[in-house]
Amino acid sequence: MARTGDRILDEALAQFGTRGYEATSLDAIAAALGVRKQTVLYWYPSKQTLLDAAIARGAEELHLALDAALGGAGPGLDRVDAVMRVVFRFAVRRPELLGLLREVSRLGDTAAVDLGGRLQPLLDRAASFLGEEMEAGTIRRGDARLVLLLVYSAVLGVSTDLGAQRALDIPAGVASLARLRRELFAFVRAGLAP
Amino acid sequence: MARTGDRILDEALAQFGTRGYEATSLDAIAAALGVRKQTVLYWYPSKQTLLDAAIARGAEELHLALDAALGGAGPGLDRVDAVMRVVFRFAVRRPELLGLLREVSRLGDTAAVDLGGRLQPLLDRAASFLGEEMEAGTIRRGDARLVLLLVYSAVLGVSTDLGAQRALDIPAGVASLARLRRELFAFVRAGLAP
DNA sequence: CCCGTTGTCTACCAAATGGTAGAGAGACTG
DNA sequence: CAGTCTCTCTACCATTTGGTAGACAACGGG
Repeated sequence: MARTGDRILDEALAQFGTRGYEATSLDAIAAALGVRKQTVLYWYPSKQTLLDAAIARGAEELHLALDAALGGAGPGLDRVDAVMRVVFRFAVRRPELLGLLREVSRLGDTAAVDLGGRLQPLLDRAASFLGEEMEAGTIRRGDARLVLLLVYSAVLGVSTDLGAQRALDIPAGVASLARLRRELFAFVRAGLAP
Repeated sequence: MARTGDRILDEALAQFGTRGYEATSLDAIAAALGVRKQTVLYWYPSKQTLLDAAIARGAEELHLALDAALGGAGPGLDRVDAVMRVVFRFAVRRPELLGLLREVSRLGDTAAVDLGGRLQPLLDRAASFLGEEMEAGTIRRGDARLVLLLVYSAVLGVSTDLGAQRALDIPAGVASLARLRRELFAFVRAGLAP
């Protein structure tokens, strides 16, 4: 696939992730690249196909990063930290990707199933990791899957819900972001502690 | 305003909150009520007007419930529990309302400003409450606004992100919901504890 | 030099969308 | 009873959207 196809995919990922799927038109994607809509339809024969491809790409990127974080770091809460660090970096550098994640879960149709399928093994691993740590006493006991859902929600929410941050008068600078990160880590650590 | 106007508002709130603003057409809202699109446009002269009204209604409903919870309950973490209980009840009984909240923050335009303005005093109260409790030593010290953002994200995320729950194989029954609630309460309590 | 492939474009199209104009039914009021 | 006001409807309309058909240029291989 030549470079145009990739550029289209990037742009689609960005716009689907920020403005939403329905709110993004093929014309808008094409225009952003200085290209005609029919060129987009040449590479991706329908809008749905383009969405699927964007999801696949986003899932792969997330999977790679999270996989490395899950495998590389040490035991116990350190590994939780490592995962959160990764997600937080995504939130800062590629917010549209996390936005797409949320968008997909909102669309709820086949797209979500697809994404779920791709991230499933990762989630299983994370859940069983939590379970083991609970056994070992490193983490407060509870339902591992539910705890995972909680941590996921907290991290994703903080990362994507800019509207709430505006409403709370939280400034949008690097320093503020660093404080938010520290606060998030402390909160999750405390929430998981035995 | 006669009954039709209210029915339209309810339906709009529901559809905007679940399917999203752009994905919802005036025709769809009208059809769901067995009415013509022009009747919708009679009560609300434009789609944007309808969105504004839906947001105002949702904000009022949330405000009433949260205001009561903030005022009524006891001190310390009990009050946090009370607020979470309210939000959780919304998540179960009126999920579309929380969905609208999230949708608005995604739209990000004037709508968000409007909603932010309406809920601002409530957020201020919540933040200053957290601050006082930190002073009193009931809650772990930290930036009250950031902590509020965290709790908000965790609760809203759990309440709305059904896609993630599906991906995690979390069943969708009353019993499972109750367990999720318990887990959420324990998580937040532990996350806030000194 | 010709021919198939690849990639982008112009020219359309049917359907859906938000919105306007105005008719008509019913009810309330002078 | 006449007139006005309220509400819902039919009839349109301009624009946008996702998608199809096919022309046209570049190019590589026989």
